Amino acid sequence: MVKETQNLIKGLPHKTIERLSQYRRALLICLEKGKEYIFSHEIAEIQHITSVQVRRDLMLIGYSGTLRKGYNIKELINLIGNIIDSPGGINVAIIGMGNLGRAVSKYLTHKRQKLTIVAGFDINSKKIGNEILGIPCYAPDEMKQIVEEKKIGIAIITVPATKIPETTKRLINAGIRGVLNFTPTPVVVPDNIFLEEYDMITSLEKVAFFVKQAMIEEEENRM
Amino acid sequence: MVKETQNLIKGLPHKTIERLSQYRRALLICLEKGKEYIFSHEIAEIQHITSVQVRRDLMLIGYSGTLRKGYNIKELINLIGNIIDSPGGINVAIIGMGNLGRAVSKYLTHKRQKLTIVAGFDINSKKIGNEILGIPCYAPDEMKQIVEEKKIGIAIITVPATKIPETTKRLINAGIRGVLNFTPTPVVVPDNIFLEEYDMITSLEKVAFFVKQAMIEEEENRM
DNA sequence: TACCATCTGTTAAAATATTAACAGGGCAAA
DNA sequence: TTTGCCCTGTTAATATTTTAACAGATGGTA
Ligand SMILES: NC(=O)c1ccc[n+]([C@@H]2O[C@H](COP(=O)([O-])OP(=O)(O)OC[C@H]3O[C@@H](n4cnc5c(N)ncnc54)[C@H](O)[C@@H]3O)[C@@H](O)[C@H]2O)c1
Ligand SMILES: NC(=O)c1ccc[n+]([C@@H]2O[C@H](COP(=O)([O-])OP(=O)(O)OC[C@H]3O[C@@H](n4cnc5c(N)ncnc54)[C@H](O)[C@@H]3O)[C@@H](O)[C@H]2O)c1
Repeated sequence: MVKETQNLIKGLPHKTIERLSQYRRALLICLEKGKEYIFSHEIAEIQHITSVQVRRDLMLIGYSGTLRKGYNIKELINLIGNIIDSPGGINVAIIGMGNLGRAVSKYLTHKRQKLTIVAGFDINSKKIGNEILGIPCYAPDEMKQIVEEKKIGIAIITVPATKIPETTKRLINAGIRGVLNFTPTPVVVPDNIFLEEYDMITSLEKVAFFVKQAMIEEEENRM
Repeated sequence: MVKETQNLIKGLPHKTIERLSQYRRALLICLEKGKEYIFSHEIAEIQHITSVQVRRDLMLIGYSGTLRKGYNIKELINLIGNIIDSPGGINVAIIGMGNLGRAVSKYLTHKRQKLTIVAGFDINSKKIGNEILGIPCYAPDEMKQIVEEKKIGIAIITVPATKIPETTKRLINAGIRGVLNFTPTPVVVPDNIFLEEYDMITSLEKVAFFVKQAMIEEEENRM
């Protein structure tokens, strides 16, 4: 990729990155259906956002559509791939092959060519040394070695919350580059490791709050 | 709750709501450890944010701490509860008791007093009529009836992506108030239903993007 | 007592993110 | 070929969110 393009990409807003990932998924589905071109307002409708936002995002990545025809789906998919994906792909490990870890493994396997789950880690001796859902499983102590050997760049954390400190320590020591934490306990990593945390209960409580508010407002309007 | 407080709460930013949920969880852990008061900078550190942000959020909900002592943990937990929780609680249903649906069920059960999973829905005839992880399981066609009977307010969607249209239709018809969608396919619901969508692949691709960027920058710095 | 360090609460400023507004181009129908 | 419509691309305006700055209060300390 040319230097200029790389400069464009560098300052991309986090929100735009998230939306690009979502655009791509929507586009892949459209492509499968045999669609060749798509309008910004069509993408917008799928994603519940405005067409302006779509056009703005695409402007930011320097992609131009064809007037009156819209955007070439295949081209756009490739461009988003150039931005998000690493050319050689990135290998991923799941830390904690419990209920969530297994569900995630199953879900992610073969979903994205450029992201491959190549290892799981667990303390359960029945799991260590065996494959779970086709993924070889290792002991946490082997982490540094396996991460290096298999060139693992990203870890998804699904261990019990109490195991976060030791798990974090091992991941840092192993030289991991990015972490996605599904545990409700925030993890602490140095700046050079990219960290994304997601907590289901926060989402659920957010929904609960707005449902409550809607009910209160209805109540008020009735009076 | 007095009208005045309700007005304060009404315009609370989405981001503040999310953080309040997270503060509460952190506070509950502190309380368990026997801590009575906490400083804004302590909360901030746990959540990887700044203490200003914490104080600002607490200002928005009208809570005042004690100078030099910080915030009373028990009081704050209760206040956040008043804001987020509905007095009578809200019942929740899981739509699609597969890998993710079961993992979520297990995770959420007994995590929050005010949010109770009271039903699961699935098309698998082996599941219908039985309990899964203590949760009674019903056929999708029974949704309207069960939602009314059990006063279910929120649905968590974990069905295969292809089943989103029919599932959405049933949920709307059943009079659901809030939806948390874990499927990668965006759902379409009327405005009066609060919708939150979370997509794991987006999170993972976001991590992948920033890991890639960090590697490119390292590369550049070496030159 | 006077001073210092520390923490809260709030206002002001800055940074991000979204939306509005509109110029410009191309196709199609009249 | 002219008019109108419907797209894109971009700049300007607005809204939201975060951060900075600082006044005020309290308690410890010299
Ligand atoms: N289940 C869910 O849907 C869900 C949702 C959101 C968050 N979470 C969080 O994800 C985590 C896992 O949840 P779960 O339901 O899969 O629990 P689980 O008990 O089924 O799985 C945890 C797994 O981690 C393994 N483990 C324990 N210590 C370890 C260590 N030090 N290193 C590596 N592996 C270790 C255990 O052997 C087990 O297999 C929890 O922190 C939970 O809060 C779960
Ligand atoms: N597994 C994960 O970790 C994960 C992560 C993120 C998102 N997702 C998404 O969650 C969804 C479920 O994933 P999964 O791994 O649990 O799949 P799964 O196949 O294990 O579970 C799906 C369940 O839904 C049931 N079902 C099918 N049609 C239904 C209908 N019309 N009404 C009610 N139930 C119905 C099926 O019988 C099955 O039990 C998928 O859309 C997937 O994309 C999964």
